[in-house]
Amino acid sequence: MAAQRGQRNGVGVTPPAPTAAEITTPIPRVTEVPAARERARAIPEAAVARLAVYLRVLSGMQEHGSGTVSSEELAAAAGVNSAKLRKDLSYIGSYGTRGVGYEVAVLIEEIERILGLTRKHSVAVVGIGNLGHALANYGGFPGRGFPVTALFDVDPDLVGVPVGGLPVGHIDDIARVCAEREVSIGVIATPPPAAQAVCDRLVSAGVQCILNFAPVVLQVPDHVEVRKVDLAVELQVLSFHVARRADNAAVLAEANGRAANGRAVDGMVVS
Amino acid sequence: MAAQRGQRNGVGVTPPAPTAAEITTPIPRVTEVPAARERARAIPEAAVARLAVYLRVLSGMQEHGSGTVSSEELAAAAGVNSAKLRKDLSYIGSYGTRGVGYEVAVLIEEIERILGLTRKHSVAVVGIGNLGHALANYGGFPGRGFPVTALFDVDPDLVGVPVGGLPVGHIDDIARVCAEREVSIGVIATPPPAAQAVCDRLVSAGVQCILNFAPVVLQVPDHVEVRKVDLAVELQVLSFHVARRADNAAVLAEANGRAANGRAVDGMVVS
DNA sequence: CTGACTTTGTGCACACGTTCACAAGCGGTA
DNA sequence: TACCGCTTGTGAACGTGTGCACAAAGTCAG
Repeated sequence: MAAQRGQRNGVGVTPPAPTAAEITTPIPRVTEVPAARERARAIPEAAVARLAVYLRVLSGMQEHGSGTVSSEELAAAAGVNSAKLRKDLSYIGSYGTRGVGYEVAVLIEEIERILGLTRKHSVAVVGIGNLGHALANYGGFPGRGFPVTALFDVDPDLVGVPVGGLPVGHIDDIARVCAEREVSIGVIATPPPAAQAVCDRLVSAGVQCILNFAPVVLQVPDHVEVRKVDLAVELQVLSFHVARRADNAAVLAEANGRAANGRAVDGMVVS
Repeated sequence: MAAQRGQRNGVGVTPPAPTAAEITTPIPRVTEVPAARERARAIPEAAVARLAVYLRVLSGMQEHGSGTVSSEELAAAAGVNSAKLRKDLSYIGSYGTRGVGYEVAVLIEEIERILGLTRKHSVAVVGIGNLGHALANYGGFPGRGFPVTALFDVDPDLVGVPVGGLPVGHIDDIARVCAEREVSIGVIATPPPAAQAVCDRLVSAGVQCILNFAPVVLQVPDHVEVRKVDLAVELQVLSFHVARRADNAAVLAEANGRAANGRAVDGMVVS
């Protein structure tokens, strides 16, 4: 991350003495050449996702007029514990003031920089069914720096029809249109059977990041990043918790009913 | 998990000699009462999500006519490595045959049982905007045992209008309707400001599992399970990867250009 | 029945992520 | 200036999840 910082914030932001932190982190990996890559990768995926959450909470605070926050406050608002929050923030640098807290504006700027939100990322949505419609009309995307600049479908009846103010293009034009409009993120909202083919087209059109809503495991080359949102899986995980809860209730009830004294359940299982 | 199995598969399926596996797992936890709970919880969240994926792949294989799969095949189709797959399956029991593989039908049955899919889970969707419409019309839910049985919105113009064959109810009726229709999963697709209030209503209506699409951190009591799907976060994580890639390319290019011999980049950073 | 071959199930080591606890550092106050 | 209280930043312990590698256990051929 030191390398990143060195690359881009040449002016402004008062670079705050990058001293001890740098030395301690990736040195143990001795005699390894791609140390520069290590550094950029040094921020855990889970932390990245949380940074996005912090960013939204901070935006809300800024609109509300807060100038500074403590890790405790911010953590509460984001639904995590404060130690984790501080560690997450430490991955991107030391922008807090001890005894005071963090300046909201500074944090927002830094998180946006790390997440690459200083530049806009054009989004293409492929598959204009129910979900595709919803995505095309969703205000949260352009509002956060992700303008939807292209829509595609196979259905000839849909091609040319404007959805969310943007005419639907035909799937065969993916390569050309994506190149023209510099699409950097492709969203797949097609039926499952079409997903892999669409994915291949996006990849060969140069799109390197894909958000996949189709319940399919996509095969992509190494340099392409895929994130999957699977509604059925989410529901099934919830279903598991319902079942677990029911089972626990049953087991506990049985245990209580059977013998009120000590570890009866344990004994039962072992025998 | 032994307790679970004991509870419900009394008939059929030829219970395959639960011997050594049982003994090795939770014994180290000495003299602890809630061992029964431990067992049900013993299956990691990450594994549960993957089980849902395996289930879908298996369903596809069954339709395709496959009778058995090896861990290698199934793992490839699900996009994980075979060791992880076997470990995941071992959490639910030993249903494979060494030297042969797993019987597709058996695995499907067992995974469905563990995920609690033997019983239907009614779903209520709150917030019939773009996304709510899409969810109400989404065929993947009822097809997988999650019938959408109630829709709600605040907008009086929407109340009574049928969406996806189901009339929209008013938010004030959540408690009554959810109880009537035995809703076990609530889906929140409202604008952010309304989400917490809707959540509170669902909880007080007895709903214990919530799938939240609103970009808000919900506050719920301990016994309620929340899963969050946040499209903005997904995009921002992708954006981070775009930025990281760009940075790496820049750093590596610089490193190569500056000095072809050894760790020039490291030196630069430390000094 | 034996032996060769295949694939599962899992002990073990490792890596990653989370949490704790505390020194370091800053602002305010006397 | 010296002290005090507060909050950050982070080493270190811990727990969880992942991947390897192999023994156990089955099938099949001869």
